[in-house]
Amino acid sequence: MTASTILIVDDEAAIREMIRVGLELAGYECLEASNAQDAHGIIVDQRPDLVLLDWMMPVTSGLELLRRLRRDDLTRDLLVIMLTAKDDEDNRVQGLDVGADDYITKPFSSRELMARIKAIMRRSTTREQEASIEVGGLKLDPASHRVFVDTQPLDMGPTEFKLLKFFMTHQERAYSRGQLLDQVWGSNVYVEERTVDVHIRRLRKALQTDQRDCGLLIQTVRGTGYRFSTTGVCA
Amino acid sequence: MTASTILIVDDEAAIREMIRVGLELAGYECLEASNAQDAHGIIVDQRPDLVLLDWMMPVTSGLELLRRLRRDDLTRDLLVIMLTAKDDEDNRVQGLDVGADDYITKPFSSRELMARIKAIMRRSTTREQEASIEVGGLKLDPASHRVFVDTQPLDMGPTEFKLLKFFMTHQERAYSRGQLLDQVWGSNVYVEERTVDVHIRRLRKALQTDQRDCGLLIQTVRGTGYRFSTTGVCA
DNA sequence: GGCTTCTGTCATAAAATTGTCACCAAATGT
DNA sequence: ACATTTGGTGACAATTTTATGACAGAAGCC
Repeated sequence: MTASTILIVDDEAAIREMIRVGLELAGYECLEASNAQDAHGIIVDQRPDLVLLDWMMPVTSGLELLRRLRRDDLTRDLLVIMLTAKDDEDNRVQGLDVGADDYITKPFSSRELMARIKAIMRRSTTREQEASIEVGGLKLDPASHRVFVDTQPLDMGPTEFKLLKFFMTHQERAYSRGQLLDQVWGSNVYVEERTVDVHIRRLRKALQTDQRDCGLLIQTVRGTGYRFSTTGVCA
Repeated sequence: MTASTILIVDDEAAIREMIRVGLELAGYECLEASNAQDAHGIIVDQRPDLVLLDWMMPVTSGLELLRRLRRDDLTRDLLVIMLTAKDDEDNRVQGLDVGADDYITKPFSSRELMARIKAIMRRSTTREQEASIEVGGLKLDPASHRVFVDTQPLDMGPTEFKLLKFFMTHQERAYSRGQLLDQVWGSNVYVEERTVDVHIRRLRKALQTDQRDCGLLIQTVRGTGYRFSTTGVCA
């Protein structure tokens, strides 16, 4: 479980607990703003993935901060987990009403915390759904994670799928092997550039059917890299 | 307030109270069954709109009866209000967990009882019946809680049923193990993601008959998760 | 309380994917 | 034409991912 930034609002103990548990925090902050407006400002600056919001804040009301977060476009999509000191049903309901994604009752077990965070972050990835891309006789559907050539499903490995998806969303443009590694493999892996060649080959092969050869859509740009283009429609 | 039938379980005083209050009972019954099974049978016969379930029953446990009611398709949708003698938090939580619609602490005022009943019955109008889903030779009927392959009933565990139901209502789309855990198990449980694999296996096996193998409808999406798709019709 | 079924987790087997190489083919340059 | 560079291909061993059988504890059932 990794979260690029987690912002802890007014709860040092929670921070310690999370670190102990092994949650990988790229950064965190313990808010000590004197009012909801300041707190909101800090959150906007930090751009965390997740906010643990203590209901019982010393100065300002957690409820007001939550409302403010939900009102602002910049912070509207933030995942907010509310911490309630006791099993206070009223606060809980009120909080969920205003738009908290979840709540945890203190004291909470680290297992529970982790489970909730995981669940919340999983859920967030489900929110958006990508449209399927279609070009020539080729159709790529991100939802079902499949590729068709004229309604016939194709078979390919995960890397080939990602590669094709990248190409289809970046048509008519040449990419070097290095760029492809960055975009498809990720910028922090080290693999030989020639590896790209092999996967291009595999993708091309996967794009062949008895009727058509859509592998032709992937053109090699000698001395540079590869390009996905429709100017050579799959034969 | 009218209820065609109200069934009182093991609480004469409550009946008297309700009648005194003016609740229009089209009929009522005071259960004196010696065990949960008999009680369940009587309830099935009576088809009441509402069950007032006393937690402290002399012979059988109210909890078990409640569970039984929720498990049986015939009684699953019944409105159940739990009566707890004292403000017993544990029982209350346990009861709501198993699926009571509400609870009332004894002694209760007639006003409160009426209010709860009203609220509950309002809520109930929202409940709708689910239609059975059919795809390929597979038919899933939520009402009877059963699955057929060409009229032949299949046998599977509760989790497998829920999993299949989710898949059949979300076809042609890949889901990660985490998403499945959220959707089928619930977002607040923490189990290993590998557990999904095992249940997928069990479901696939359950979907096999001598004639067909509908387990093929569940496809694995390597590196991602699973997908329910008809493009590979059960052989 | 005894008995059966269901569940989650492991350990292990099986299968698919991946990154590299070595080697061949095509293109480029002189 | 020859030498050199760049891309295409098949093979392969390591690694990762999934499938499967076994099992103990939990939950349900009579």
